[in-house]
Amino acid sequence: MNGRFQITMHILTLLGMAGSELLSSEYIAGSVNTNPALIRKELSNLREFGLIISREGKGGGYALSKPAELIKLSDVYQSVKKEDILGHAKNLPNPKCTVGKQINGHLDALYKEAEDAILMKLGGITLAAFCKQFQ
Amino acid sequence: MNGRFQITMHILTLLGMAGSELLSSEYIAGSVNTNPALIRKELSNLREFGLIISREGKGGGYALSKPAELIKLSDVYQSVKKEDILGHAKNLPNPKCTVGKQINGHLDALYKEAEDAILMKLGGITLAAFCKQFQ
DNA sequence: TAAACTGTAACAATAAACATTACAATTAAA
DNA sequence: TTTAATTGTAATGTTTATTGTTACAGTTTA
Repeated sequence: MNGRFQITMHILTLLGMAGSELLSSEYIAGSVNTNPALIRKELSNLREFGLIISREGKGGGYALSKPAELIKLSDVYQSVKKEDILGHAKNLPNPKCTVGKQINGHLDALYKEAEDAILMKLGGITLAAFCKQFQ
Repeated sequence: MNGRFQITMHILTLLGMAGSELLSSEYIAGSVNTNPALIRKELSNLREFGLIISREGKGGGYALSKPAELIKLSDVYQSVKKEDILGHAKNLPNPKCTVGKQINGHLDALYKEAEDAILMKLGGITLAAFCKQFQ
């Protein structure tokens, strides 16, 4: 979650402010201050989720697939998210213990509630609103 | 965050169900299925936050410092948390770029909002309520 | 004094995250 | 039609974070 959300938001902010102009992965990497290949990896992911489009070849690059007004930050969150925020149950508690055998189920339910709260909050913010903060 | 919240909730659930009886780190480790030293590390942290008490020496162990009704899951969350959920800004964006130089500030503000949403949700659940789910 | 504990530091092992290199495929334009 | 700029992606290396382990000093009870 961590760094990927940060980089992804950075990318989308740049694209949101660039309008229909195509930005190259190298340009974006310059602003993020990292490697173009890493940026392209995130852009690939964003394309899978339908948030951006890309054009290959000379003069190619990336742009949002739709107006920034129509992109909610909850969409961004979900495009990046793989695991639950609070961390999905990794441990294998003792199944012979009353608590051990039930805890993961109850924790998963709790994580889901917490995540819903975040999605609700992020769902109320558009990429356009986020971009507007930058002068 | 990840595994620590899980283990911590497991520990507190056991303590919550044990009432005033002291539980040893070895017993808890048996339910969590891990090493007693690791459990003691988390218990140390919980003690710092005033959520549990411990007694050294033979017959010693751990118990909640107050009734489970008075412990909110947001307290647990905060005792375990070190960084922001969505991940605090690690990257060092290019300060020469309009977006690069401002993005971390705006992201931090966003993280705070998201976290507040989680705290609100977790603040409405007591450890007692969580424990009650276990038969 | 012995036994059963906690407290904590130091270290080792494992896993996850992040960065880099490389190159094939694509496109535009000279 | 060749060259240059660019995406797409795999493979790999590097670093950092997490997790687990061992060890032992300090504490308390009996």
